Amino acid sequence: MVTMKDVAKHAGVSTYTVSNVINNLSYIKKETKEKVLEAIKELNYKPNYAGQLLRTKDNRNISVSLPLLTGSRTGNAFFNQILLALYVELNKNNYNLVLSFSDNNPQTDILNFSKYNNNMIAGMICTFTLADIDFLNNLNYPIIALDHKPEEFACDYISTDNKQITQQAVQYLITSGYTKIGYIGANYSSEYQSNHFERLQGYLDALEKNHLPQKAEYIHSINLGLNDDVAEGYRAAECICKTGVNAVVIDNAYSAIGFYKYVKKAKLRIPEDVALIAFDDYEWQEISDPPLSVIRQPTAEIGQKAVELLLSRIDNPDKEYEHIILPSSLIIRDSV
Amino acid sequence: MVTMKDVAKHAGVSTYTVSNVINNLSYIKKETKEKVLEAIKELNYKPNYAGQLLRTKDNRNISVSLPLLTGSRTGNAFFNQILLALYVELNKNNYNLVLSFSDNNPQTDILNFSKYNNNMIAGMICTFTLADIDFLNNLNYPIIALDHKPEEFACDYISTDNKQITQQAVQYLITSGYTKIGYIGANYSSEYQSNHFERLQGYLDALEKNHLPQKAEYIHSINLGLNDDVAEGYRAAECICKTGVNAVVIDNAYSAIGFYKYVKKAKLRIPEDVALIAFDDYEWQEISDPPLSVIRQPTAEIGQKAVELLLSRIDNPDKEYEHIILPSSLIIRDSV
DNA sequence: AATCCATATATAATCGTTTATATAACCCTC
DNA sequence: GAGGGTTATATAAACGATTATATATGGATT
Repeated sequence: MVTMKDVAKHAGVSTYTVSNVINNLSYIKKETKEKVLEAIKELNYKPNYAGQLLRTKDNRNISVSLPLLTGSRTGNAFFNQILLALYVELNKNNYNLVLSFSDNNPQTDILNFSKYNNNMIAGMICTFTLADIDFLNNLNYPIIALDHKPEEFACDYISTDNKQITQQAVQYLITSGYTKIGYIGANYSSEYQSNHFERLQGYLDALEKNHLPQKAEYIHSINLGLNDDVAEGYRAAECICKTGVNAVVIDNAYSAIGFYKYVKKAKLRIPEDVALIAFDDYEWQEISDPPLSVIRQPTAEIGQKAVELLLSRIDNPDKEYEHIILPSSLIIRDSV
Repeated sequence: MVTMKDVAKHAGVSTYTVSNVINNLSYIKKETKEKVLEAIKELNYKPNYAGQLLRTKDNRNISVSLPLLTGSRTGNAFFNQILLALYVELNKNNYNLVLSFSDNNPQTDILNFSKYNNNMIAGMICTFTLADIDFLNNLNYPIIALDHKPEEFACDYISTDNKQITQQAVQYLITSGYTKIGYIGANYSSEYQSNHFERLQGYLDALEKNHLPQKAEYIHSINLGLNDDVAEGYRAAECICKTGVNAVVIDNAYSAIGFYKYVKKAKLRIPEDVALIAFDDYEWQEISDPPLSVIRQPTAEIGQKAVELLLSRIDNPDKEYEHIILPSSLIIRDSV
């Protein structure tokens, strides 16, 4: 390995000079500079990251931990969009993105958190599912929670208006004349997923506000993000369609694919027999049969704000925690 | 910051002892070990990554650079699947995944390559588009090329049987009675994308083998992965459907979405008016109208083998370059 | 009791940078 | 030609770990 010392010797100067040439610091005589640059080229010198980091402590690694491929063979595009936004914003600020996959299993989170608990990263952005406060408080980097609100652990978080937009979607169905409205959502016994819990609340609130009965059989909970969300959607459709619902809100677009598959098999029609609105917005929804109505969350903004939160936290570790809630929007197509 | 020295002092031992306790090396007396562990806990000591890396040189960072979100607002699920496979395999081998996004722009590649050219990573896996050999040869980490074969730069690469599977798809169409077969594919003037070039060759070969004429107007090239692949597919459909083709192979599933959109607008029927086979295999294709026939590439295996290639290259830098070609498969649904 | 050996720990060098401090060389001024 | 101020560079001390080498201790052997 070629070191700065080698470059210095080859150029007949000290490492001080080499370092200053590389980092463009103090004024170095033009000819000295040229000698150094030539030595660097000749020896194909590359700086040593570990040496630099040890000395400067300028850590520019951020870990991102997302459930990017849970529940679907081809990945969760919602989180892919967020990942892009995170990357763009981190890159803009000269940070590297160290990626981890989470899978809604707290054990995995423990491994992911521990893996980087050695001053390798300057902070983490994640959708965490873990509630062990002692463990979390012993980590030596700041954490930004994304997509849902961690109940007990104090940290910055960014999320969307899950409750309100679900209420709005149900209200749209009611206004359109549907009265027997079902809901298919993640098993909210999982205390780590406040977003899914809030969606259910939005559904219930809308019914209540419109004096519609809340029927237990109209609500079907699925194991979201654990096995196969499409298959879960199929099974859920099978159950819920037999209860006589004429409209359904689904917490997740992959399960909506399963719903479509069941509907096709059962020779039901969307929206004539059952109307449908799902969370998250992808291109294929325009060519599904019929095109699917969805709730779009502002993924680009989520990613951007998450990075902003983290960088400002790194900059000022003791400032008060921030909670950002971004608005989603309802996109109506032919499934309603 | 709490250092090993602090721990040593607090426990009344030397850093040698602390280091050995942490790394479970030489035998340390039980009580000494306990003292050290307690000091670590009490001071909440975390090892310093830079110090460790500088001393041990055991670099466990691998950079992955993929066009994860090019050409589609919601991401390219093909590469997401590969990303998962890469992560799983890297994780299994105790490597961290440092992520970069490429975008089919050589300038972006130069930035991505340079960013890590400071001994921060032990190697890179990427779908590169760059042909500057001098630049590439000056990087100080090994590169595994994924998805296509770099023409001039000598390195390991892994890809799929693009030519053969495309030929097979066209053969299927011919055998099914289609004779006027079109092809929509990436603008293969881009010399960096051998995979797209090979697909076109497979298409042409199949025609030739069956003594069918190769008509220029049956071939439509699109700017894949640069702007909006769906919109490109729509425009391509518009053109190619007017030439009288009765079947089309599309080099990419997102453009197939655009194709469907055009077909719907033009009130054409698939497959009665035009049959369709596209590359890459996603869940939504089962509920598109009609379900889409596709070519499935073995993404999990691609990712796994890519990591294998890289780790064995790191292990043995001077071994001969390997080229792996994996077989794809044809999945026939109702669009044919 | 001297020697040897094994065990348990300490000392100090090292990894490759950056940077505080020192110094050498030059020019200016009186 | 001594003192003072620049300018350009060198020296050496960090940063926080690992580890080759040294040393102290205690028991076994002679």
